[in-house]
Amino acid sequence: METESNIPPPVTSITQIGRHDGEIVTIQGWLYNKRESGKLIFPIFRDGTGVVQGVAPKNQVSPETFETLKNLTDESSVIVTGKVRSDKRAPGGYELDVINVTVVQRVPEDDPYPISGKEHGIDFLMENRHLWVRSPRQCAIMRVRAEIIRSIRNFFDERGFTLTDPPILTPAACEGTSTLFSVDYFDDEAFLTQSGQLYIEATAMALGKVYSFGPTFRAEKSKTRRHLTEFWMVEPEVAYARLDDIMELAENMISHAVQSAMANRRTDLETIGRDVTKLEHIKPPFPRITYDQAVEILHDGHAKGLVEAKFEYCGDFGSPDETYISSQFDKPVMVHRYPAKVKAFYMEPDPQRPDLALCVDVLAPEGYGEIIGGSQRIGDYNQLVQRIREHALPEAAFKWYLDLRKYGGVPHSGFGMGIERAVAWICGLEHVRETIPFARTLTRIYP
RNA sequence: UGGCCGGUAGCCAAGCUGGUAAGGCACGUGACUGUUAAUCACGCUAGCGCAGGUUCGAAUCCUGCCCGGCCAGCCA
Repeated sequence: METESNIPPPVTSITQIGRHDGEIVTIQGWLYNKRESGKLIFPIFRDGTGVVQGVAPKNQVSPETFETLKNLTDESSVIVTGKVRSDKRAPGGYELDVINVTVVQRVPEDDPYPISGKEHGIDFLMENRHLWVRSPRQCAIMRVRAEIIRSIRNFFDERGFTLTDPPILTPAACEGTSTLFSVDYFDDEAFLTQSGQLYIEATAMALGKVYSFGPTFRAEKSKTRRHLTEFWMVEPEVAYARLDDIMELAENMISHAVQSAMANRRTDLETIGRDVTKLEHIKPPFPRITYDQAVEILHDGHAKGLVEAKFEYCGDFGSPDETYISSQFDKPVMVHRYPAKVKAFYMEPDPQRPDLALCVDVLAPEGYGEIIGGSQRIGDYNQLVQRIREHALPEAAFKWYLDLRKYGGVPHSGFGMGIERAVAWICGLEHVRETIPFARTLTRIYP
């Protein structure tokens, strides 16, 4: 069957197909799946924006088209022309009466597409991640991630922040705590960054309000559902801001991201199976508790038998501790003023209680753990020198960082949010490895 | 790095008090003009992570190693 004119039918995307009801359109995509019933074939096409079922009755399509469809294998790439028809039997509301199919590349039947609709273990799926990303759930997650990133960048751009990109290759450890990946840098040793924070403190002194958005690397040998060796962080840094200012910034940023995901990617969240009622109320203000209050919560939990180990004051929280604390709230909870000795060297001490740091961790609900760590930074040159010595850090490597306190130092604060943990929480995923197209973990660097 | 669990066809998986490898999915062929995880029939595919040991005989027992998962520590 030929189309009526020489003008080729317009290419449309499957999400837009409803705008072409009754019209002949072209879809560029892949065969997602196929069902046959004798002289009737139902090819299901996907194009990256959605899925639509085609209908091809033998007596209504050309013999060539019918044969092509009958022999078509899953995930073969195809260009399909057909007439859009609304149909209440279709999940998306529309079907495509197939007129013509052009096979771009046919998947051979003796080596079929390995990922079927069900029953795959995680190892197999990760080994085939380059193909797994095509599945509807993975596509939905990638779209939600993109929306979260877009909304966060938008959030800062609209508030007068300037994006400043810190280096990824660095000469020394930023914080001196995590294990870093080392690389050969023209016969010198260099490291992959674990945080852009120290560098954006410098750009904050230039531009006032800045943020960075980029990859970071940790060579820690942790293999849990919350860890990747390569992950993305968004880090704002604000000159003249105090701890309270960035706590407010953090809750506004998180709310903005959650609300944007719900407003713009709701169907994707539903595809993923997220219970969005748990996200609807994620709006400021978030509960704020001190470290001391968090410890009380843990001691209560221990007394009730809900927390196994009795928490030792002055320690940092373990993963089960964070889960219990966050379980007491239905929004992210901001825990501030930890003992200085369990925190990073650059954190400003609380003037009221110098043993505490002016810092904040944001713990996500539903056991997703820490998604944000932030603090007010030490402003005084001599105090920072002292801290660097106490932490046995190489002083010379921090000369430039100390300069920031020598040449017009000001109070300033910032935080970092791990994108994958935030996406895992917002999507309600079991593991962060699904939040990024190609997760790098302790045990996997292929594909 | 430690504790626990696991590696059987392309995938999922039973078998693991030793006796000679279920079943399902996928794929192929045939039937079916409304299928939605379609259905029905037939067919194809493994010698059980690797190495060694015990035994008449090992997927099953023993030793060592490799790989993966979960949890913990550490962190975002």
